[in-house]
Amino acid sequence: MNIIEQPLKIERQAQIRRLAKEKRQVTVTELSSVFGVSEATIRRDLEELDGQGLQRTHGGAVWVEQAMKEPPIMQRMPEQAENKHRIGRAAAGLVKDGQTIFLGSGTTPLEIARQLPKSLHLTIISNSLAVVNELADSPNVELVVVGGLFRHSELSMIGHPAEMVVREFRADKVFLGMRAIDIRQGFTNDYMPEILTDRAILAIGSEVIVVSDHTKFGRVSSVFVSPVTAAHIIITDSDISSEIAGEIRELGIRLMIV
Amino acid sequence: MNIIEQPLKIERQAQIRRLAKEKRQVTVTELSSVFGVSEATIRRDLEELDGQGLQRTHGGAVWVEQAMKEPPIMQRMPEQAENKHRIGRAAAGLVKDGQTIFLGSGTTPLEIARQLPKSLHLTIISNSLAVVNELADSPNVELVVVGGLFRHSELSMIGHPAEMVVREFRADKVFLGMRAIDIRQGFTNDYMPEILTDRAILAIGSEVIVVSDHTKFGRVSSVFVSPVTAAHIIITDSDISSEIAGEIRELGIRLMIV
DNA sequence: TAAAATATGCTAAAATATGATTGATTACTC
DNA sequence: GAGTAATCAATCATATTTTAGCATATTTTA
Repeated sequence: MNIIEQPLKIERQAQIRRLAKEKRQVTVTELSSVFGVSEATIRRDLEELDGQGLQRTHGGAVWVEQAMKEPPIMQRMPEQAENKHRIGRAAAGLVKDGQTIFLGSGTTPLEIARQLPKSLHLTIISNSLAVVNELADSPNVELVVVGGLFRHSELSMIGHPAEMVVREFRADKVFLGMRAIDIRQGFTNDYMPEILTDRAILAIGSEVIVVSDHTKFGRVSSVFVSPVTAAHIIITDSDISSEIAGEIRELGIRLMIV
Repeated sequence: MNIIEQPLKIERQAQIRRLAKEKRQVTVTELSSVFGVSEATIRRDLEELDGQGLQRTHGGAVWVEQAMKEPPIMQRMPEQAENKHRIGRAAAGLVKDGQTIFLGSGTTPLEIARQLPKSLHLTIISNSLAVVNELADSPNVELVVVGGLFRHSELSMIGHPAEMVVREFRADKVFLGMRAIDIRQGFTNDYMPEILTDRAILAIGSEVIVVSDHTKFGRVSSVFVSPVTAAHIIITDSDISSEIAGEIRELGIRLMIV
């Protein structure tokens, strides 16, 4: 008979998932001591949870997005992960309770979605399937999905239906990732059908915040989206060259380096 | 005859829910001693309460509602699973290569999405997040996401942005699940904001196919969507009463029983 | 009032959850 | 790349929990 009230199996597994999601990875030893059960039990738990967001590894398990196969956007997640994480946190810190914000497609806006405090009451508009999935179970979030043609590689919705929907809304803050940023050539993209959507998005924000790690600067891609001055704030990581940083600030754009 | 005043079954179950909500988890042993009834009775109670905020587990039950672990639509998946599976397969069989089809929200349309042959080249329009996730990695599918206000409980997009997008398209076949179907009262729904979306969807299909298991027939909900004759085909399972089946066929609707 | 349905308790067999042990596998270190 | 420590899967043992069937009591229905 149990003197101490132990969590039931299901509850323990739920907590393991929560822990894993939070910490990104968990070890068998650690979980065993946290829950006061044998390592064998933890192994069996992890085995059952395998595939439900968790992936079993030697010694423990890691949290993987329960998304689908491997769209390119998901493959890109690990690149610059640490920098994106910090950029996302800084961006999330700009969001105030009650605001309406737009989160674009790409890995960095997804990182923002993950780091928004659950307690904030927000209206969030997004054309990214990954963002929508991330926020689908957030009770305090009024979620507006921008429809349109689905782009498999980016898990994003684009095209004229997307633009129609976007134009129906206004956002206090618009967070967009950009693929290539150059002072003279502006923001550029490599996929033409997307730029009209991007422009429509830029137009609905009172404040436009571009989030991109340092590797995107000084690069030019094939299709022009907008001049750099369309952004009010740019958030990037500390590996950006001081030269480029200076030029951006000279344009009157607030540059946040995290 | 009871000397001691015991709570009636219903009251006891209500108290069990309250306790579970408060304590997050309850055990069979504990409840048995609290209420002074046998463990068998508690087990039967928990079995009945399973799914009503409580989740049964070995040794007791845990409270899940507030955690919103799975949206109601996902909790509904196991109901009538076998029938839905057969209905989904029959519906998928109607789809021809090259067609444009619309898949609505609900568990049965999701089942259709799962059973569509991967080899078909299709354009699929949907306002269901579950369907979109299911098809996100299908290379042969041109996927159109209907945006709009996100409804957490159904994982669906509704509202005027959804209608705007829907009206931009035409579909060879529209597959919709219906919550309540009655010959005289027509298709009815219990959520008002959704019916305008449903009507817009009905309007874009050359052929409207309603997929619902037998439990939905002879039921009337609070908001009128459309007359039953809006459907060209209705697919249901063999547990439908022959009386209702006859009435539907008299209306000139093709009824497929699987 | 009698019959049917429902609720409850009991028991024994079956299923489940867990912990311990052991030889095999994997990762790490020098 | 060999040696070592950590981790694992598989198996068994044990305790708890569940299921299923049946008996009894209570309530509802006809």
